[in-house]
Amino acid sequence: MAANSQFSMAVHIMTMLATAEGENVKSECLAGSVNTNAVVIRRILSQLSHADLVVSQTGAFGGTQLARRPKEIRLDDIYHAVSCGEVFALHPKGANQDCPVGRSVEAVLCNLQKEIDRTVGEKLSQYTLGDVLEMIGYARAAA
Amino acid sequence: MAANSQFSMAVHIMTMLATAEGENVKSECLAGSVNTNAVVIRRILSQLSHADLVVSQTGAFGGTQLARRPKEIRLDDIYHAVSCGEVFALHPKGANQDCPVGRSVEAVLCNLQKEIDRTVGEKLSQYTLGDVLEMIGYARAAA
DNA sequence: TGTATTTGTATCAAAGATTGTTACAGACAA
DNA sequence: TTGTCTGTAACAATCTTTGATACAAATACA
Repeated sequence: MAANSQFSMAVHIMTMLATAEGENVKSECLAGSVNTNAVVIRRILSQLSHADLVVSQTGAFGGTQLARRPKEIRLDDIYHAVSCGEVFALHPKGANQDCPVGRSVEAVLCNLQKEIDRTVGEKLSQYTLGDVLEMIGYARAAA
Repeated sequence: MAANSQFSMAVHIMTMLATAEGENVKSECLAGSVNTNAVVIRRILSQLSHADLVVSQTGAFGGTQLARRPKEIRLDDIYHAVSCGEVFALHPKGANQDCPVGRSVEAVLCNLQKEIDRTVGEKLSQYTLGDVLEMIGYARAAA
């Protein structure tokens, strides 16, 4: 499988939209910058749209723009819009419940998973799309 | 693909080994607790062994035990032994280098990836296998 | 109203990852 | 020498992700 790069693509897309403030951007245009197919872009835009991060319009002269200002969009908003937010998975079949250690470890791992996922979310929440714009030198639009 | 649960299995395995301090534990025994095939266990043990976290012996009465005390094994040691340590992937094809935004975003994402991965490692480094033993009620062996 | 454009989604193929299995050589204890 | 156990190769099954084609629905404009 290809490793999951939806968060990377989503941040890329959101940054492109931020630099085109107020304009409708077409999925073909975004696909050109991200270097992928327009449908892949539209799939991610669909998730971002359900998370109320972008607004799309169908039809001629349609396209997508940000739903709010770059400074009001945190990176964890984007992360949770396109990812299940799990850094590692629990064993899908579960531990042998007849083994006392297995049972207990399973519970510990479940708590640990939540803590790690929360940590990642908190770290990402320290940055907004506005910060990303500043990093790439679009300080004006970040305001 | 099945989601990657190697870290979960590795912690489970290491905890089992810790509760059998000083004894050789067979992969079949570990497989019984983790609820999977013995070869899957041996594959993970192989990675843990290369990271000097466990020591295995072949032959009759062979098996595996911890290479050091539970309190001297941090969870990030285990994490890095069995995982590439990347919470999210960069876009494998890379951005379109003709697009200035794409080029810049790529660099920002690369730095962000490193920061997030470092954050996860630091969080995991706050716990040792000894802490896990305490959580499941094996306080004695954690010493 | 009619046409061109664009999204949203279904569907399918291709590539890759993970897990589960079987098989077997090599190491080791008795 | 025999039996046991690890280490690893090889393969199938399953699932994910990405990429690609197709088309209905929505929309702007003439």
